[in-house]
Amino acid sequence: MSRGSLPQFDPGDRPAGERLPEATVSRLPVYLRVLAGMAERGVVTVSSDQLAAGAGVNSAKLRKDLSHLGSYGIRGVGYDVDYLIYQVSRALGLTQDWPVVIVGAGNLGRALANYGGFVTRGFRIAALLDSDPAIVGSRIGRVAVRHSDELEDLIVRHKVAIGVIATPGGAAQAVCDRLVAAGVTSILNFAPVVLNVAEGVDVRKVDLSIELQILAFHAQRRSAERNGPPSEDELRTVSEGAGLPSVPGGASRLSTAAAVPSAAEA
Amino acid sequence: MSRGSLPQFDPGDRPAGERLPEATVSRLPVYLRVLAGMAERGVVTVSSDQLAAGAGVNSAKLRKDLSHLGSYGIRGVGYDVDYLIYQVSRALGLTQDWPVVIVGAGNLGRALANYGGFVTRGFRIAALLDSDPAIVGSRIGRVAVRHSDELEDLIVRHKVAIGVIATPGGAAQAVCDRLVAAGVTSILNFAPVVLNVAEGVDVRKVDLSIELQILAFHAQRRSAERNGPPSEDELRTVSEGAGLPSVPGGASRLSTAAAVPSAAEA
DNA sequence: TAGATTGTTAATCGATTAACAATC
DNA sequence: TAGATTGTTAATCGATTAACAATC
Repeated sequence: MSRGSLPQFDPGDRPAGERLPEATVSRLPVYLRVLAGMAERGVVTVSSDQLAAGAGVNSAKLRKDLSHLGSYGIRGVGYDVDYLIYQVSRALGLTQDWPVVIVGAGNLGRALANYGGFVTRGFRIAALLDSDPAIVGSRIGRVAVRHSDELEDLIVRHKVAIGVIATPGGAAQAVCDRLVAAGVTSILNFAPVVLNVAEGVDVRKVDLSIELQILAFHAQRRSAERNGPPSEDELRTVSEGAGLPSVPGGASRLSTAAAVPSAAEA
Repeated sequence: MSRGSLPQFDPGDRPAGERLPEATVSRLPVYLRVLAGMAERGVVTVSSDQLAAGAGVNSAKLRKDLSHLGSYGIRGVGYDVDYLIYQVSRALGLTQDWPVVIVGAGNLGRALANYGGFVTRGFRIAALLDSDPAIVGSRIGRVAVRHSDELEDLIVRHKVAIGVIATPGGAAQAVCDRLVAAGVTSILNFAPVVLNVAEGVDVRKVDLSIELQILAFHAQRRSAERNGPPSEDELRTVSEGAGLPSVPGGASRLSTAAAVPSAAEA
């Protein structure tokens, strides 16, 4: 790297060929969001401490994350907000436009199509699809609902690489298969099922029910800590009162289903 | 643990006081979902290999995860589906009912209120709130929209421990503060902002935009790998053609904003 | 220069996974 | 018993973080 006069642009700043750790990739969008807010408020320079506080992470972690992109800070000063926005965007691949298809124009699909954050970051809804003839042709915001028969054609014509599945669980795998067959390699799945895909296809899952269950676990742990661990007596009372299932093979095996919370999908 | 005849219920099976690893907690709901599907199809027993395949994880990881709950499998046989459903539910705190408030009855809030997965797993919508008088009083599925003025009262009366924020970004922090002040300690945030909360409050974030950006990163990396690393010439052409920002302090600093993808929130 | 802040080191922690003894 | 499968061990990998030299 040259000293003295700084180069206009030095690709060598970025560690060549080094891959970003997954944990870093998942935090970069958060940094980007905080940086965007700062840029809007006219902030020119930000220190790792400030940016880390805004993103809710440790400043050492933030510096480590950014160091994977290259050396874009200035010692004793901090980071230039605009420049860092650009570098983070570039690292994430957001300097290009990403056409996206959304499959499913139910409540969720409509919410997604109306979501402004979509367009603001290089994503563009190429199509919103549904199989219900009653809503095909209607408009959700700026987007017209197309029939899902057109899926393959639209993907090819618009060079869509990212698909969003917002269908009921039962339809998700079939939709996924069609997306992949048509050339989509990145899928965001809102349906409450585990999708099977071939090697090389990237699936991310957003699942309200799973998030709530994780929250419930922590809430339960906190309340257990507040009340202290249950005594032997409490455990016995609870296990009898609630009709806990026996271990497998025990006499009451078949009668336990009712005591188990229904875990059927909707 | 007793040998020979198995006890009806042995709390000692669960490693006492041992905390579940976070990574395990986040996978348990997935196992639960797969197990529920199997139970519905009448499957009685499942091996770690089968369950792992259904959940899309390594079977060693699955067994390790389950081992944190206790010894609920049978060597040479597998796991009893119903019994495992019960044990996983119990570990997650799903044997009790969790009343939830949803704040924001826009597109997303309505989608959430209509989401069937809510009720099927011990979660119950205690209230759906909005500040818009035009929709207060209307019904979304089975739930009536209440005015957000009632937030504190409803939380206390229904002993709500979990809050879901589905408001625009601008309102999210204020809503969060009110939820926490009223006693909510677990928050699921759909608004595209980083929430500031006191120690002891658990916030999880669901963010479409962030998920898409992570997908874009991988999509970009795959396409870069397909095309091979860019040559020196390509790098130079791209950097000039796209009008890359200079490093901070360079001559074109002020003119670079337009080249940077707009990252403003919607 | 003195003060501030980055980028990196190295220690530590937690998660993953193959392998296999235990045991049904 | 023989075959199957769990639960655990231990090696490995990746992520986190405090500390600090480099340097603006």
